[in-house]
Amino acid sequence: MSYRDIQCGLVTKEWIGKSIKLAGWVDRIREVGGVTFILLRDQTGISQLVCESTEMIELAHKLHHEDVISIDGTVRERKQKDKNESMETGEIEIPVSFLSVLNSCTKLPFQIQKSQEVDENLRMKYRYLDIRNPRMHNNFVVRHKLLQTTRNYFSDLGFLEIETPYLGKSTPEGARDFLVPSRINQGKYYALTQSPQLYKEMLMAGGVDKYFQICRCFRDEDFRLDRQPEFTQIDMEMAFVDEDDLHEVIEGLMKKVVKNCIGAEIETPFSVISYEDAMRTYGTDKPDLRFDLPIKTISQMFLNPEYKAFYIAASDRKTIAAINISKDIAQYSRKQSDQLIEQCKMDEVAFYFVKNKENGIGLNFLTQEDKKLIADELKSEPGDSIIFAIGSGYQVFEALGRARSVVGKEILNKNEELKNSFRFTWVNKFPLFLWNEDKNSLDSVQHPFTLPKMDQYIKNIDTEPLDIESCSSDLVLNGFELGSGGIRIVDAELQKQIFEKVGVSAQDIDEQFDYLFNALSSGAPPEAGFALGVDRIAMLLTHSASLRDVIAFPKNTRGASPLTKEPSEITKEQHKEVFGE
RNA sequence: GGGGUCGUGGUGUAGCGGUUUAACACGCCAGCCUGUCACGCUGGAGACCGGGAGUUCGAAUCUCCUCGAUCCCGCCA
Repeated sequence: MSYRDIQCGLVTKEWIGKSIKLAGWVDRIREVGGVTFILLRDQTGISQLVCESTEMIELAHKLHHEDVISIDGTVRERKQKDKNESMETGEIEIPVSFLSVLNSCTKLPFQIQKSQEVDENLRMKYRYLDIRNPRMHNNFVVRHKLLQTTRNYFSDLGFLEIETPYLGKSTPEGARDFLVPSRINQGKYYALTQSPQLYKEMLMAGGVDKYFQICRCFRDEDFRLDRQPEFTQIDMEMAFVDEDDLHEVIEGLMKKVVKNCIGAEIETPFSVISYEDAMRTYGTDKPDLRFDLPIKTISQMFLNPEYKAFYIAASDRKTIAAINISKDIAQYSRKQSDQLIEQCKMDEVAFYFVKNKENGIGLNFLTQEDKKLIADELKSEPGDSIIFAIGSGYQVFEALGRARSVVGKEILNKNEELKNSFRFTWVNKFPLFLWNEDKNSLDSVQHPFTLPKMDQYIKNIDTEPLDIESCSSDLVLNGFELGSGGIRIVDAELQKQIFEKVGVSAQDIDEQFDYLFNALSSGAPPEAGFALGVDRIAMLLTHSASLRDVIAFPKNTRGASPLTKEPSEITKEQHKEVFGE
């Protein structure tokens, strides 16, 4: 005996007149008097059951929400006036001739239909209930399609899916490792892999031409709405290719993914912006290009000694930049502008929030001519608001970039179509290094296996290392970094030099990475690769507010699961077994 | 490590100008209703207001501490 002939969401007109069994969860019960409607739900959707006989109405009366029931009935077309156009199965209904409760639901901590509004920790504690919400189901459907599309895409292009270890080795660079003690080798530890980076380089050295993997990665850092302790990457690497080949493959993937997951078309190739332009124009290396709202550098317009503080700043190699907020987007009271500034503030950046009035920009020390010049440069109209910021380096831009994203959210909230659009962009020409004040040494901007632009490297490595760019790029979508990658170093000597430059000790270089140097100097081919965050892609495709909504069993911001209650203490015996004491 | 916000029946919120039977919506329970579709109507149960201390005649409300959640910076691809 089977429980059902078809799933609830799939009972359409073709089934009219057929006698069927259905099974699912009681979503809603409507007792109208003399007739009772039951909405029966499963993963595919909802069908309306009708109880008309006294016997069935009495049975239905005893049901609770989320009881699991099975029914028999003959599908019939609804009367014209009773059809429900907003329902997939709204043309039919199923009068119930037999009803049995397979399992009952006696207590619900929250309503399934409203689970999205419930405190997230409660949702996580009762994750199995949260997952019953169709919205969550859809998220998993989209995620499934994303993974399927990825596998098919790479497989069709001749990539091999190869798994690499999760139990790996702790290394000195990168994020903090999750450590796993080894029972057999007491006092020694595995590290859960932060990424398969080095393994895939070994695969290339092993003559694997094209590799990909959908792979879990682990990082023991602080968590955010777009960061989980374990997350999934689409990892890939190719031999004998350059950056253009790489971009083409990734663009092709994203095009298919968006198409297959949500049926939308995106334009390729994606736009490209340099790191420096992104920072100067948007104040971030992951700009949201769904809205424009550019930052303009206008230091040169204040080179007039009359302009006091602004003049001093401009002539002291500080940057004066500004962003114009059209009156059509928002008009700010004093309180609101203070709040906005508060959200943007950074150490050592000064802000001036001024209105552009009929008589010009509200910086009264400016000459009328300069007011006009600046307004023109900012494309500012009377009634608009302008935020000026003064500071050093990229800080000014970052501060204004925060203002830009706050204001941008307003724009998006007013325009649903814009909000749901997808604006991909590449960000390239990243610096190879940045200066780490705390360590008093250089750090890799991406990771230390990234190839520098060699002409710049040779010229500047000993004098201006911060001027060297790397052969790498990020893929950015709607203000989120989806992934990054580029060309790898395959010259063992160069790799050693880079390690030295970023402060990895000579001893660590020899001990931790000897296998890498051996592999590189054993005929490793030129190679490039990329890694994409599955969770973030799924989050954006489903317009979810958080990564947690596209992960079946996520952790909270403390890295804990309210459902299964890890992390947990271990027994004395377990402790003794792995630590000896 | 730092900063912001929040914590009130099962859920989501209001109350926070100090004295209330602590309110509302949804849910739950009982009843009514012959075509609902977020059904409707009537009635009922259910909260010592995260925890602790303090101020006060009197605290959900004010102060301090603490715990938890969440967002951001740091950190992290």
